[in-house]
Amino acid sequence: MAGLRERTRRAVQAELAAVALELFTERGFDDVTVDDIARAAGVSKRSFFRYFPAKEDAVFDGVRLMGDDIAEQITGRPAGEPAWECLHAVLREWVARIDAGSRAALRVIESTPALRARFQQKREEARGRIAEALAERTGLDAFAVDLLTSAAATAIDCATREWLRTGGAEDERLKLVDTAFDRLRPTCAGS
Amino acid sequence: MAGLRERTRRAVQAELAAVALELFTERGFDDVTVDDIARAAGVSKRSFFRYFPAKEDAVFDGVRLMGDDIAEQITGRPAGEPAWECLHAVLREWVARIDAGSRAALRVIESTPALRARFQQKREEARGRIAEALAERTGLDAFAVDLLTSAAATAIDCATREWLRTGGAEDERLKLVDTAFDRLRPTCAGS
DNA sequence: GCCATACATGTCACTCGATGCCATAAGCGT
DNA sequence: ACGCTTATGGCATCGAGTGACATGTATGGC
Repeated sequence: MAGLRERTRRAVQAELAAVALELFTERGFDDVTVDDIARAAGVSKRSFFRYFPAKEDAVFDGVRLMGDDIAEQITGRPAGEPAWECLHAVLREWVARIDAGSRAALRVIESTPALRARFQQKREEARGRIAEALAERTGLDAFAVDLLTSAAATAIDCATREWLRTGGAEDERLKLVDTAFDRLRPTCAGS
Repeated sequence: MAGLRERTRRAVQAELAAVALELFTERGFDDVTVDDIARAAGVSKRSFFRYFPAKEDAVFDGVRLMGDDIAEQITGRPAGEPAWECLHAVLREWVARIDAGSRAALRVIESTPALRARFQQKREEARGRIAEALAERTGLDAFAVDLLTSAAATAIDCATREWLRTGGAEDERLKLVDTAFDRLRPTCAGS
């Protein structure tokens, strides 16, 4: 079972992330020091760094770990499904499930260049894992799954940006994702 | 004409960037302090930051400013050319012209996560400017040029990764770029 | 050539993120 | 209750980055 140790650790970590997110939302990422967060949560600055390797990671704690989650769903899709439809279906559902907690974190990330950069980087790692899962499922070569997963990521990005440009109505979002996936479908192999 | 002031400034900046690149290549980005660079170039740490806003920027100085350069070439393409072919032609040529100086800088960037993240970010800004130029030239809407330029960036990325995976022979590179552009061509609008 | 001005540089001091070390307190299994 | 692991706080330190101040040096007007 989950020992007390592990549970309290999780609780403190979540508390720190929550406090941090609140302060970041209020004053902006750069205008909040680690000391501020630690004091507000009732621990020392030193302890903060025992829960998060860096200040930035307190923000990413609130965002779903996309990689393994999605890779797992990929492997669970119906056998005959073409790769592009598979990615479309899984990612479409993933977009549909962005909870309110993640929303606040994403807003902070969006408004801080340094965080945006790191976020992209983490997403790129996730894409790598997804590409692996897709390769295993479909038997396509590395180049093909790279093209497919990269195109899928691009589709989500473009859809999101267009969504923001056009106001951001909730029911428009999935339609834009569908449109982007439709227009960006890679040709030839495994389509 | 270019005053003496401006010229010496440029010279010192280039010298700092060169010294920095050398040290980074030798010992890795993280194992070189700004003090090291400054001393090696014969200036104070404070002066280093008068030439570069951050340590990272000493690396990016060696890489061509892609944005405006490419955007300019976009606007100079033959009038009737479809958007995708236009991007393909301009970026193909850009890939072909990566000089040896940039090569060293790119290697340092590639081997340092923090630099990779910032590099992606700068490239995203460049993509924005290119998208603007493309919109002006073709009259396409923001969503369409976003899809096109993002897909083009994806094509370059995938081609580069495949190129690295398969050994990195110089004459293979452009062929992979062509293949990636071929497979990732967005459908419908302005193709 | 002389002088006032703008600009470049160096030094010092400081903030903040991040890490190592050590002493201490709290939990854990036996 | 006894050792053992683990969490914590405090302290010192490093490195990136910034602000303030003083000094030197090129520039432009006379």
